[in-house]
Amino acid sequence: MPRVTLQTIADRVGVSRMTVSNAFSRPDQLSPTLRRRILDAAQELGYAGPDPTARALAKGTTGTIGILLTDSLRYAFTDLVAGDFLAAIAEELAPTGLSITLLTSTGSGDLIPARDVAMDGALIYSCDPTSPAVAWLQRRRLPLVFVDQDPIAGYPSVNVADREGARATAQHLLDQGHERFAYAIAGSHGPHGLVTDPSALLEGYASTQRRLGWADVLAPAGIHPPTIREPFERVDAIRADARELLATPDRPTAVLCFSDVTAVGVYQAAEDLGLRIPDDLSVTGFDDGPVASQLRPCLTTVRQDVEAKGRAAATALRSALQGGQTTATRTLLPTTLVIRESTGPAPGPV
Amino acid sequence: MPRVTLQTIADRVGVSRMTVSNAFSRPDQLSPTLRRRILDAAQELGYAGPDPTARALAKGTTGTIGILLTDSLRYAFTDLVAGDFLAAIAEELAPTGLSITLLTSTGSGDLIPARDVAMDGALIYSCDPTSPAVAWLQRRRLPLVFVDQDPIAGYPSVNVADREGARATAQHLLDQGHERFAYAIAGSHGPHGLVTDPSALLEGYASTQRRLGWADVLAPAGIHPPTIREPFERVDAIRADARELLATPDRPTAVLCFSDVTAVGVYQAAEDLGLRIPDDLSVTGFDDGPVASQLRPCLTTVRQDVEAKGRAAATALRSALQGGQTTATRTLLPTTLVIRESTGPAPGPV
DNA sequence: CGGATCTACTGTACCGGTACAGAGATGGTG
DNA sequence: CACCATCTCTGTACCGGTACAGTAGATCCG
Repeated sequence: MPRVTLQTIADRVGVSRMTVSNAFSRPDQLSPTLRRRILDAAQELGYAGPDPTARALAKGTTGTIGILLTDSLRYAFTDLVAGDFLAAIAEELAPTGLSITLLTSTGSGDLIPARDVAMDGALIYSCDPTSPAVAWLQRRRLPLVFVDQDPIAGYPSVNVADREGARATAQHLLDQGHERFAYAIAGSHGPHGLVTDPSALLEGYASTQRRLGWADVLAPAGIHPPTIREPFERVDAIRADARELLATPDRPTAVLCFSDVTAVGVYQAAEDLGLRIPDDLSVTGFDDGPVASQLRPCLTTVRQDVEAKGRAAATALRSALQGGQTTATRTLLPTTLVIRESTGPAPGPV
Repeated sequence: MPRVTLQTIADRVGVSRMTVSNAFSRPDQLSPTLRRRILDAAQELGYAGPDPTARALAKGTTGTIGILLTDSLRYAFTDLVAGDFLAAIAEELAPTGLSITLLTSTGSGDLIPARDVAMDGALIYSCDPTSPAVAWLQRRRLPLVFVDQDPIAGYPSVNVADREGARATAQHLLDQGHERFAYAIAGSHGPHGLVTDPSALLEGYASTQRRLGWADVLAPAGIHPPTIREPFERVDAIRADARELLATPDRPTAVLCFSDVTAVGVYQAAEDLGLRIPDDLSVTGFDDGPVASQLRPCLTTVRQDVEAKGRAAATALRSALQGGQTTATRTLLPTTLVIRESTGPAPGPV
């Protein structure tokens, strides 16, 4: 059975193909009665409407935008902070009817999503800016918005004040008299475990900014904390590293964590060692996601408004799609320190 | 500046358009040296490779599959069980290079994703089978796989043994001497709060199956528990409902919950009322997601292998895409009761 | 040395729509 | 009644690729 196309219907009804097209796409271009007849014939023939691909080619728009995510999509679906961000985008985009296609940086095989998937534009979320996927998207001259990345000239970007937020946590702990610190960072590429040479770290934007923020405050005080570092999802690895670090005699009294989830690993290590938070150990997180208030004691952390970030990103992309030749705007969302129960004065000498 | 197409490059190099196409898509069809010249010219002209839309039209495949989700995408990104399922799909699909487009059932405006987005096939996950979106996908004669839904003739499906799992929980509690039960269900459509007439419930597949499973065991014992019911994300509403229900003198001693997350609300209500789990109250969940083992006491629940479900769904769709006209297979994954600490013997009369 | 096979490239006909200019018919107007 | 505007509908030329059947020349082979 040959496929049903506009022509099939046109022949059946005895009109031109163009008129059938109009019946579906521009109802005001033909009389209601004829349109009715055409639609009925289409119904009868089992026509599902103009083929999206053909339409996309002819019109030049697909009705789809891409979201380029770091490595695995697992992160997008599993991390609650990323999830909230993506959910906000989806909700902001819903009224426009645009759909979302998830793109991975790593094109396995000869299919490279960033190069081979049809889309009208893309959001690039916390990716390695030198990745081939990003290059492909740029090459295609698609409207792009960069989120949680170093802004790139000519493209709109959305960021949060990571560095400022990180400074606030460090300052808060310094004010409480802490002198022995540690950093706990999540990051996929580069060395893992206890890292002594910070220059060896190959980090994403957020990691870098937050670490810089901590250092802004601590370095002037002559403090250069050791760093533990594991992949995002490896809370257990953070736990093990932290346990090792906290078992030393001159252990840190304050651990600055890259995220709330990272802090979970440190909490566990503290529990393993019988250290009380915040009496023996102060811990800070970042993001103020759901876990921050679920942890006991509640986590002192830096709040960023992920929903707002998502909405801003979606809005920026939408206006870029409309050819809004307004100069690429750079959005910077504020962060605020949320002091809860996981931080306190440095423990006095025993 | 006119757009760079195959023709642009063909003119530049002095070959036919077809040869340029071959240079990109069928390298074995031309001499390496000419191919090199063509690729160089393309590079120089800033050509990003064959236009995905045009290619899709000509080849008849898009390299994208859709996933149709209930209402909001928020659920997909926020619920950990759904997230694990989707992540497994993504990982199973990654080697094939297929990308994932997220589709909402509710087409707002005149753009209906299920009708207007180009794709090679779709996964339908826990949707209302009568929704227009499902009808559109069928109309388009796309390869489809139904997951967590009533199987539809002619289409492959993947399900878990919801009903059997639910039976196991009810039986487990019955064996422990419980006589006063309650159900706690999550569901978006239909009545909320305390529901007395179970026939009034407009439920999804999973809700229905699980409730039927409970009833399979309890009804023969003459037990017809009251039901509380709130939307998926409204843990707070479950908490409020449960508190009300558990405050009555002849309160239930066992609450059967639709999911682990629903159980969280019941845990909170118990804490609010000073009821101890499992001494005063037994609670069961469903899914055995991350929260089940995070809750204190650890939750007795029904384990389903969401990862396996995701892999099975992806595999089924992939084989459907390859025109595998093998009769539509119906996959049923097992569930197992995981007894932890949230269930115990019925409290004796005080 | 004639014919078969291969390699490297080309020409044409699609894929299934939409844009846009125009052609009749219709109707209102001065 | 001539004239112009409006309403419907049509024809053609794309959109940017790919499939497939050639063709011309080089190579092989007995």
